[in-house]
Amino acid sequence: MSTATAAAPRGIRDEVAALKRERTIAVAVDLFYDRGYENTSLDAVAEQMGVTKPFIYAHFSSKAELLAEICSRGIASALEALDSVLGMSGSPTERLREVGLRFVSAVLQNQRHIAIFSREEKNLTAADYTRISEMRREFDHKLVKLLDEGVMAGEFHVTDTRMAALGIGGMISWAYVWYRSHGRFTLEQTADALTELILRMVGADLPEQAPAGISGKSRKKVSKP
Amino acid sequence: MSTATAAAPRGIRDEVAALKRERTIAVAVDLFYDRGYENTSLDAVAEQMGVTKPFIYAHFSSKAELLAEICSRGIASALEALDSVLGMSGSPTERLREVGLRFVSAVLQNQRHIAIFSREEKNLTAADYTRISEMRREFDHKLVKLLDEGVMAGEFHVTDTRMAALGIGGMISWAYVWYRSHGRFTLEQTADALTELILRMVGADLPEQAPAGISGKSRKKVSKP
DNA sequence: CCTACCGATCGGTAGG
DNA sequence: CCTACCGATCGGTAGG
Repeated sequence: MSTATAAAPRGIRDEVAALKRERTIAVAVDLFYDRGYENTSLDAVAEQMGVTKPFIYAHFSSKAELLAEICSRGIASALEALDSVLGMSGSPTERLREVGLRFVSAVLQNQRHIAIFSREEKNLTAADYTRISEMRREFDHKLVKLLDEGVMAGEFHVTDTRMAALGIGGMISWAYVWYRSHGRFTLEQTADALTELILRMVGADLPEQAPAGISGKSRKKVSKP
Repeated sequence: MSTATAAAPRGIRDEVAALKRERTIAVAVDLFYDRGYENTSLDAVAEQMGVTKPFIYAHFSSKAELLAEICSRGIASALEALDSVLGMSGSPTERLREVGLRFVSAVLQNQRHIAIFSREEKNLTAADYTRISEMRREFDHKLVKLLDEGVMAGEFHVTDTRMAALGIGGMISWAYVWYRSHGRFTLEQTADALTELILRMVGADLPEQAPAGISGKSRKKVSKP
């Protein structure tokens, strides 16, 4: 379920330890998401796993470390989605479309992690908060750079690319608030629809939606390296 | 500072009580925003005001009621911004522009209230949560309706107005995360820029930004009732 | 990694 | 509306 970002464990001992960590995180994600971080005791997390609190402390130094791991994964998934596209070839429009699709997917697949980070940032240690916020800033900077490329290439028309990046990031991030996996939109429909809104926001050519009189460029598929 | 939504007090006694409530709320907003709801004791709120805890309990039945009042005001301000425009005359484009400007202003002026609601919803009582969520739903419904009007009038071009409303709502709501009153954008610049993004998202004609070949409609000022 | 516990915090209230 | 307090919760750990 969760995206493991830790280095691959070497022996059986490490594998077991990693498994226990993963399982603890998975249970904590559910409980923190449903009840909130402060309303969830580590006793409750342990009980849900059929163990006791010292089991958790064998793998995490504190409750705040568990929270930091969850928050990190949420942001990391979005950053990885962005990074995975930036190395591709393709026009800025094509790459921004791909970023939209993957970014939305990352947010929706890690909905609970993202929600927990948004809600619980005040419960992170100062060091963890700084580190994770840095990832958020990195995301914004890279997105601004892509938008700048599009403007340079004459494909995007935006007054301020920093503002547009904040707008895009916000629109997509906010999806954690309202998206329901069994709701009226599937993940794919949501990704497609929000991506269309992103492209339109930056004034990219949208052949399928353009009013008569604008000639859209031909739409090449992004080549993946 | 805060927008009073309570009925006007009649006598001096009620006025004093209202003042104490307002002052308590103002202090709580600051502390809840900076440290988080659960990390802020009512002793701390009282201390900040130079009183003791029973002072607060004389005006609020519980800590959760104080939280509910703060959250309500955040959402109410956004809803009022929307409602204030819906009664106006003017084209859907003109009204959506006005909604954008006022909605952004409401979010930024109530940044801390909105942040607190976003973060602390798990600490609201079930009844308060339901009531406040209802306001959020009402906001979405009314925005969808405005977008539908625009589509009907041929001014907006969106595939799904519900999705577009969620996108707009998210983009603007998220501004509470990144906006800084002494940052690189003033409130007015932010409102103008985000409103431009909204209009572009729905495919409204934007004379000042339109590529050659599209003829923008003449831009009439919205008349206020 | 379990049992058992400590120490601190804090929402809420009795009594005046 | 203050002083003083209670009762419950819970993060973290000692000891085995």
